[in-house]
Amino acid sequence: MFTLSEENYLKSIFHLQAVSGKGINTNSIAKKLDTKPSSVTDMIKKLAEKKVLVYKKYQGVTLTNLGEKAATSIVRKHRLWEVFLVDKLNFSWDEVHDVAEQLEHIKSPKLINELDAFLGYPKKDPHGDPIPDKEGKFQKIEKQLLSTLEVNQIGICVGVSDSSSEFLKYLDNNNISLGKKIEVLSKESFDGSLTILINTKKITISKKISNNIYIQS
Amino acid sequence: MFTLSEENYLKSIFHLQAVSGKGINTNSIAKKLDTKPSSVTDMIKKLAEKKVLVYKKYQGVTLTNLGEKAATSIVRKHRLWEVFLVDKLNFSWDEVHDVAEQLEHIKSPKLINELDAFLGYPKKDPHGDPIPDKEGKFQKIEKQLLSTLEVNQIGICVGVSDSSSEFLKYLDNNNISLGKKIEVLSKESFDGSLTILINTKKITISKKISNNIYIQS
DNA sequence: AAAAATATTTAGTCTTATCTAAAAAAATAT
DNA sequence: ATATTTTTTTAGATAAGACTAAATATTTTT
Repeated sequence: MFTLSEENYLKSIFHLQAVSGKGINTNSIAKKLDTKPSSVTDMIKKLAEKKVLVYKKYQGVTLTNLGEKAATSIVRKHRLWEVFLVDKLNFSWDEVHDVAEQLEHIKSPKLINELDAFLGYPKKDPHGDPIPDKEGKFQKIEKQLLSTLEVNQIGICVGVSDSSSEFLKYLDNNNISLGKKIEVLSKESFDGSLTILINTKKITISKKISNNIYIQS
Repeated sequence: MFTLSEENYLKSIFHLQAVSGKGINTNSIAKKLDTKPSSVTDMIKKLAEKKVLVYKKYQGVTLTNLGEKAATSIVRKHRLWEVFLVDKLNFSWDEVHDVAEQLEHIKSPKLINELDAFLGYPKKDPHGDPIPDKEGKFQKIEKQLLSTLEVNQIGICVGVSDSSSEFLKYLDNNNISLGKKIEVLSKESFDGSLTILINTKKITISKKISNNIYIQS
């Protein structure tokens, strides 16, 4: 079993690994967890002893199979709780994160499997991210950034890369949510901003926004 | 806000106070929390500084209004989660306690109030204990121990005083649960054991058992 | 390839919550 | 009323997890 702090490190390293692919360095972990590099060094030594990751001085870390399994289980819990909050308790998608961060650490295999069943074995969380099954398996959803679409192409919103409450509120205000059809009407080559059609309405969004919305085309 | 450990102390003191009425001494808190008296002394000093209880050396502690409010909120969360686990996730009443002990520490006012609504504002948890409302108010359910009933008297099972998994399993095996009608057929004066009628079946239970079942007559 | 900048680790400190052992106070028994 | 027992508190230690500051590695720049 892992402590709350250990679980948070595992999860962060798992997410960093999913993006970058290779060995994860001390500084990026520190930034992700909002802590100091020296604290990270201490903790990864401890986690290396527990065989959940491989650590060589000055070379960053890589999760072992054991570590990936542990991290996946935390992600599964986080995302199932998010579905619960949105589907059953009237949370909006920008309110779920902080609470799910707490709930993901509850220890009870029965709890999480029953919750999964109760929710009807959902495949995606409210941000469009896939939920690992009991065995830790989940499909990568092939998705691309909205910013990569060309003029006149159409996509379905399937996720976001930034889950900050601020960004999600922006999306809500503009009626952008999972499953919505988005058509690119024009693209400004100077700053990369897009004019898109959504809900029969034309809006213009900055490159920064289109870089944080995933679509499937 | 309180740490996990502080919350556990508050809850334990609250429960001890509910039974004994008066000032709670160091040893009883230590026993309840399965810790050492010296640790209790440390913690109650800290809690006294936070104004949730009054502490005078060698004289035990009493919760302040603030402390009672905090404790009640934890009890509310614990009991609502128990209802959730039993009503929605197919837990049996002997499985809920450990998980609820974890869930009661999740911090989110919205979460607990939405959960309350989702469950239909239940008044009692699966062991028959009352659930405080948003304002912390709850009625004491007038109840008496089954062992105090006389021969030929009838009562309805409304709660248990021992929530150990062992005891609850015993009750399950004998088909004793909340709301069941129990009639005392005879009482053995030598050891206090009772022969009772439940579900049209006659069974004999020891004094130890009848001392842990609450009934309303 | 040396100098400068950046990243990482070590060493030592702090806080929280716990413990043991010993001292002090209170309660109980003689 | 004194002695004994029990309860409570103090003092000092420990472990987890974080921090600061200083020391090393590594990378990048020139």
